[in-house]
Amino acid sequence: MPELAEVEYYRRVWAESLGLPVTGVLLHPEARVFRGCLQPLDTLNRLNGATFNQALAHGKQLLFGFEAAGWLGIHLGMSGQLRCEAKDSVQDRHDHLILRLPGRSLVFHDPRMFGRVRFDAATDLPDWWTQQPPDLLSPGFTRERLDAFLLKRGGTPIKALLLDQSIFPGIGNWMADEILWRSRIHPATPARQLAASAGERLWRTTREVTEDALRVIAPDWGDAPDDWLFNHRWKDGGFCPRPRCRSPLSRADLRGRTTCWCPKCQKSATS
DNA sequence: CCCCATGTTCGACA
DNA sequence: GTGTCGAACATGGG
Repeated sequence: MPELAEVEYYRRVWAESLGLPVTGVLLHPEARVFRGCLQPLDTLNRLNGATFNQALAHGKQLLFGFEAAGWLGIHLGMSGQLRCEAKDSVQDRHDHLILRLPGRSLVFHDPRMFGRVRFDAATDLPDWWTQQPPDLLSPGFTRERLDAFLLKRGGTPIKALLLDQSIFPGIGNWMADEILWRSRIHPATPARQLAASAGERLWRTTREVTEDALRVIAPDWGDAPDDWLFNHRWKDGGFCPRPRCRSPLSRADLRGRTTCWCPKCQKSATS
């Protein structure tokens, strides 16, 4: 489920418990979500007694800090959720990690297990965290950076590039379609075509959609307004929400992901 | 039974 | 080496 705004929502769910000590750690050590995390069972026990003192999000990545014990990195994959449950909540089959804190439990739940948990027993921020690409709303996400990327990957459809986390951290399938719809760019347009004509529009709209998504979804998982593509893109028979358009929307598989667009508003490419 | 799912990674190929 | 693309991962819901 989660793209950057949903990830930020989940960050806030756990952040409500900042300042509290960990009193217990439960996990399913055999779960696939621990792939790449060395010795999870042993090292995660360091969290016992440590104060939960940091809750960070960057794109789709989450990082939670525990004073003097280390850092817990979480990626939610396709179906991951962070929950705050009762202090004695029973561990479900898909609750791969549970932190007991005074009066509550923080739960990482992920049925499909495309998500991932890792633990770094260090004081400094982990390298994989500090080396992430610039946030979409930060000064580092520049037109120059975007244009260079569009040219380097010039043969790839722009829809596929918007899902590339090395330059668009936090963008996922629905945000990519929303950005292209708003900027009137056809999802199959080869990137090199945009660098010349629509780079500025794409750059600006990317940041607008990011701001809007965070404003609407992050505080309490609010519903998207009906004038976004979001509410019309999932089901068959949807119509373009643009006031003077209202054309039937198209949907097709593009590079393995369902893509929705308005054939009347988004015409920058054939097909 | 079928098909679909807001993600990432790996290997094949040109 | 580089860029591109399909398949695989695992589970649940309609």
